[in-house]
Amino acid sequence: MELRHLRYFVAVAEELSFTRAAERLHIGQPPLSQQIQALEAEVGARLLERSKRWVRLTEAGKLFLADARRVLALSEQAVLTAQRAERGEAGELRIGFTFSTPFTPLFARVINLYRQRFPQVTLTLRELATLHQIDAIEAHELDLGFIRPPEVPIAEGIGITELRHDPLLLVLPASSPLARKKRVAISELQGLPFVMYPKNAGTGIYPQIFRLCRAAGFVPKIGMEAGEASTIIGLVAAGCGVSVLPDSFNRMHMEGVVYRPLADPAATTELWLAQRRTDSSPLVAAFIALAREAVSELDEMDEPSRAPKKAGRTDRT
Amino acid sequence: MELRHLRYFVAVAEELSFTRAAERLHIGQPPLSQQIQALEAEVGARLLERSKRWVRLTEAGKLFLADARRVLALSEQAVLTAQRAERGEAGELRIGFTFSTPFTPLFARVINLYRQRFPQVTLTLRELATLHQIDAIEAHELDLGFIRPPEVPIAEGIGITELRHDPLLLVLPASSPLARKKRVAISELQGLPFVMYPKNAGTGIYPQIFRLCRAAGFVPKIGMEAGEASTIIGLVAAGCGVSVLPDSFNRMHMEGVVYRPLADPAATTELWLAQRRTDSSPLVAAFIALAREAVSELDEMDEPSRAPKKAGRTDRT
DNA sequence: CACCATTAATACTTTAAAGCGATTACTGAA
DNA sequence: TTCAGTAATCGCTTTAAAGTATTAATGGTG
Repeated sequence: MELRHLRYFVAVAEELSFTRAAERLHIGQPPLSQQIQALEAEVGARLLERSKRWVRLTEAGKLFLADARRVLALSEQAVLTAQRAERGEAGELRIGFTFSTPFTPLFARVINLYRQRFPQVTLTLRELATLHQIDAIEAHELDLGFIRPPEVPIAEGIGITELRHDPLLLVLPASSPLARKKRVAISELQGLPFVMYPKNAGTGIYPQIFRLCRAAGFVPKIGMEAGEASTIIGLVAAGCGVSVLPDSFNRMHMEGVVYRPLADPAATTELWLAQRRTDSSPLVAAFIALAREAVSELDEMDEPSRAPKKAGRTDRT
Repeated sequence: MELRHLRYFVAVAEELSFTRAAERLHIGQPPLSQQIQALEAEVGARLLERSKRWVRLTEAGKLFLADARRVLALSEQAVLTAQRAERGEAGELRIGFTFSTPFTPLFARVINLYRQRFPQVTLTLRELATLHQIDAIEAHELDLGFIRPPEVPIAEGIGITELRHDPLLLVLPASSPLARKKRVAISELQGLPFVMYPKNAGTGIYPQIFRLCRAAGFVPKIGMEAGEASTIIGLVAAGCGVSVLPDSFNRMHMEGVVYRPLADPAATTELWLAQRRTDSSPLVAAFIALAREAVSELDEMDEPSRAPKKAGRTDRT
């Protein structure tokens, strides 16, 4: 049985005439008769009752007509859906992000924009550390990843789009003498206890702080560890020490805590968007385009005068 | 486009190899390649990504695969329906039910009554979780479904008939100190391990237990998961924890297990009958009428004095 | 009542396209 | 570098769908 049979049958059932149906289908009447006969033989049921003068649907034919119409409609729908997907308007995108990403306004903006513009695309979000994301993207378990620059060189098959370039913020108790300064040099932190993510959490910020401190000539003293940003900030408020977080966390206000920029120009963190280099999916392309759009949009809004620290959308592909 | 194209595409998508798919289809590999190319040209979308080494589905291909399967299934269904009509059978009702339904006396009663009264109607029964049933009904893969209230709002096109309103039962090891009480409050379950259906099984009872516990001020501790009621009861008997099941399971006796009602008045579960709202089939209408009949019949039998907990056959259509 | 117009089915021919076998081109692994 | 495995391409054969001509039956009309 082929769709052709169903199309022919529906035509005959609607016209209740082989001749008129054949005209509508732009074929001759004899082949139509034959095809309908073949259909009935294959279905194993008489669908049409014919005399030399008229054609009528049998009970089986009525039921089959309804089903045939549904099959045809569904098959057309399937084509349309596939075309939408081809244009990047439908499908699924699996996107990874690091723990710190949800706090960047950019992230929320991009996700929302994308949801709005491509409502037929299912977005699946998964929190994963940078290195795990890269593995998952290569294994086709993720399509895109919001990541931070890893310590190790990135795999060959992964393409990167730099999105933002944010300063690192020092998180201080308001009572600290350093809170009176506008910006703080890293060397001034010598001896202070640090509140950090656990070492094995896989976050890029832990080794980065170590590097910065070492460059300033000392080893940071780890005072406490916490697995969540809000906990870290709370511990700082409680006077347990200082911490360093990406700029995006400055929206998390808390009594007794102040944020100060670090003087060191190397004290920045980048937000990258990773993808398979060979991935030709229009969904992915559209997402990246949108992310860039959102970057420049937020850059302009942010502070057009003060020359915002942005990554300039450089591609490393 | 013909069904042949869909059959071929599904084969390739399942085998992810033209060669193997061709073998399965009993045709040569070259014509298969050609047909797939023709299909892609007609659909206007690339469905398969091929290298010389492997074949992979594109995003469009994934969506098209799902639709193609549905088209093929529906076309086969159409043939069966027509054949049944040809044999003079009045039709077919495809009815879904949740794992817990067969234990309700109501269910057995309705099915038997219907079989008796409409012997020419073929009843096809399928066990499916509530949410899957709703999808299947919308996709015309089921006509009716015995379901439990889902967490999420129910789809627009689905009509509901409330049948029963049963208490939830606590399943306890007979050795438990709680087994000495006549009824148990949910708060007394704090700290006990729960034996539950897997979270993603789609059953409504999982989130309901969570809600009840949260209302009682604690988070349930999941001790073990099992996909079958008998297994769950077995695990309870083995002392692995407690569980909560619909009242209807009290017929399943097992050594070392006792059932106790829960004190919380919110600890009830409803049995609903779902249908397509647009479904005008007289078979469906007759079934629903019969179900209501059976409800009031059982209500009277049950305990006319003690005011049985029933749903009063309210319609939410 | 005979004749005609209309309709679906049949017989046969033509044509389109599905399928086949042989081969090529490319890829990744040994 | 070679080899095995894979999808695409080419030329040809076979299948079956569509076309043409005709027939058989039916109901209406003069």
